[in-house]
Amino acid sequence: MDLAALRAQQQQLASQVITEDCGVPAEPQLIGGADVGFEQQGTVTRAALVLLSWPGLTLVEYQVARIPTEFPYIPGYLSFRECPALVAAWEKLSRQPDLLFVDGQGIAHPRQFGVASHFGLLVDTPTIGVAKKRLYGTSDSERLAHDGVAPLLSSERSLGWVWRSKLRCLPLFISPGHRVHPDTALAWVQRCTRGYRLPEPTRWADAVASRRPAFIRWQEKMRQVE
DNA sequence: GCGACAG
DNA sequence: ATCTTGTCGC
Repeated sequence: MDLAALRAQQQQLASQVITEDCGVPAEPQLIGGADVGFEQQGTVTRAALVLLSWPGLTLVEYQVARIPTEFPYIPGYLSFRECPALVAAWEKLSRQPDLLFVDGQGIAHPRQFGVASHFGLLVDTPTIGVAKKRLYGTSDSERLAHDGVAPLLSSERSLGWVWRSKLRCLPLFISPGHRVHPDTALAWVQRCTRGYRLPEPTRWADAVASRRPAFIRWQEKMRQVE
């Protein structure tokens, strides 16, 4: 693979990313979550897309896509590894979310083009990046300790937020993916967090992608309703 | 040259 | 990301 070419591609696509609210409804019908997991020493990529109701935030639909992994993990180039599987899962959905949470960075990226921005652009949907670790940008640790939230900054611009979503837990790194303003991104992540470190759309996407017990139980419960 | 480094 | 044992706090 040619990383220089991919870098140029990121820079070109990043210029199309919108970081103002564009089509984000005040009261969405559905909020989505997206996450990826791997199987068999990483030879298979498994992407999960979930749809949650609003404001109840209950799981109403999920779709999973499994495809061969064709790209290695390289920090800064995650979207090239994950987007193909995410698009495949997206195409299986019976309907689309009004707002989508993606596991990873949005514009908090060396070229302002993390996986949440890349996927948001591909499906032309408002997306928010919710990452568990920092990739790019700096924040004031004292302000985080004092307020529980601090801006995530680069020398050029505001990238998003570092937010301690739960006491005695490591903070989340929240940034706009596409068609969402930084303030709106933080507000929706906060509104969708219900007592756990991760917001519900991300928790469910992770549960499905990694086949957590919570998801297995949900499947069993639904099997009886059928 | 050295450290940092989403998932 | 994934694997895996023990430990800690609510």
